[in-house]
Amino acid sequence: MVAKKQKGKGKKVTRVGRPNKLNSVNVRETLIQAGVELLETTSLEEISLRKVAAKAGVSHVASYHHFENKHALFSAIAEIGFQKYFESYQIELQKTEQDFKGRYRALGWTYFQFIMNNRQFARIMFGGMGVESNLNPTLSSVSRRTYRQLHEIIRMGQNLGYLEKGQTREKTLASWAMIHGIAMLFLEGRLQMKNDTKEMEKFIQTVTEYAYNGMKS
Amino acid sequence: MVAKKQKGKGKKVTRVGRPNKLNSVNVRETLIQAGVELLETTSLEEISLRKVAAKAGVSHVASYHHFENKHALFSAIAEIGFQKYFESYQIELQKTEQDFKGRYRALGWTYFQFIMNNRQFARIMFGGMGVESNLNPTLSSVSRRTYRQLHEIIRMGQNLGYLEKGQTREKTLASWAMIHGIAMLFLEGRLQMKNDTKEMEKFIQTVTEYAYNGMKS
DNA sequence: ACCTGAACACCGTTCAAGT
DNA sequence: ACCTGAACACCGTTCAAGT
Repeated sequence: MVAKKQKGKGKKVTRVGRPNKLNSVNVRETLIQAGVELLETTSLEEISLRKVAAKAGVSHVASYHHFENKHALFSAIAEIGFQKYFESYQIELQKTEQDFKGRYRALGWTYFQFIMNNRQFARIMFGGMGVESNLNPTLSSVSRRTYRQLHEIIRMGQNLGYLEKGQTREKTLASWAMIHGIAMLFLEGRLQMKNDTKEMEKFIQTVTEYAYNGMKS
Repeated sequence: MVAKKQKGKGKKVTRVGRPNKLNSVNVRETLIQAGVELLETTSLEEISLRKVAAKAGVSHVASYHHFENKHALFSAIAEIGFQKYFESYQIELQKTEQDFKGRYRALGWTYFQFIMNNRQFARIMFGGMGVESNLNPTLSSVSRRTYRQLHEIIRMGQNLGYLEKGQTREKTLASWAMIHGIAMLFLEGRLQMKNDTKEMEKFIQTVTEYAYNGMKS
């Protein structure tokens, strides 16, 4: 159903990546890329190591030469998602005022928007598979990076007198959790909302305001 | 590996429920109960319809006479989790002052504590399987009940002058999301914390305070 | 070193047969 | 009406064999 068939006919169907001379680095990245593309059309539940391999044009066993198991392969796919997210934050930052409130709001809005616009990615990134992500060193470093980004902004706000001093960790977590929680509730389908970007932005802005008000000095 | 074997020997091994005369209602509930028990010892990833059926002492096909598919069975298991949660909230309410702040804090703390103390349940309840829960009428009614409980408290706070009037929905979601988000981040292993109940309670209290402060009048 | 087909032990779901 | 074994089309993982 996916691809496969047709061994050496020149018509490679939906194979991903360069057509020939796949060295091993190539295969690893072709697998990841195939996973990323498959994720766009297939729900996380339906995706499988075998389908990714088929899309990549290699035997499914080949995956085990580059990844320890299915989780490792899927984590690598999720990692691409985190890269995309960090990039989108950088882009959003360009468009925003560089003061504390601008950056604080930009981070929350980017976080939320990315999850809404990349639901499949979000599902693979945020433990949809029961992955305890602290078991994966890369993912946990990515979590720390997210944490540190926000932590830095909070600290900036404290230094500039916008936020009350002290309890920086608590304030960081509270801010992160609020946005994360809203995104997760939407993602799980527990909340409905008009799919209107303007309205969503306003909503996130309101909520961000609550958090900011609750922590200001 | 699980149970099964031994047809009519009187030694029913690990079968769940009453030993004989299973009518169909019985089988349905035996399956759910078996799922609940299995959840205590098996990760959500490893659990399967077949294992639940084996634990219940019926053929795995029997499940299809009572549930449309695997999701329906698992949703029924998740529902038990929600019942347990609502009960624990009632119990917590007894121990708490009935004023606004007491109820507001009790709800958040119960929500968080339940998830921490019932991680397997939480995983099956909160979309661990990629279940878009709005597709399941019972689950979505449970979501609405959670929402309404909090909504009522917020409204009470507004009427008593603790919270600013207006934007009740936004305030409800912000409060819910913050606690939910923290619990999810812990559940996914993205945050570490000493497994110290007192410390956790203090942390939740601090965060609840931020939310409260941000929305107060 | 890397890839492969075959095999293994599992899945969820369907079907035809039993009572 | 309800339960069953057999069968089907899938899984993830391992193994022995190929280059």
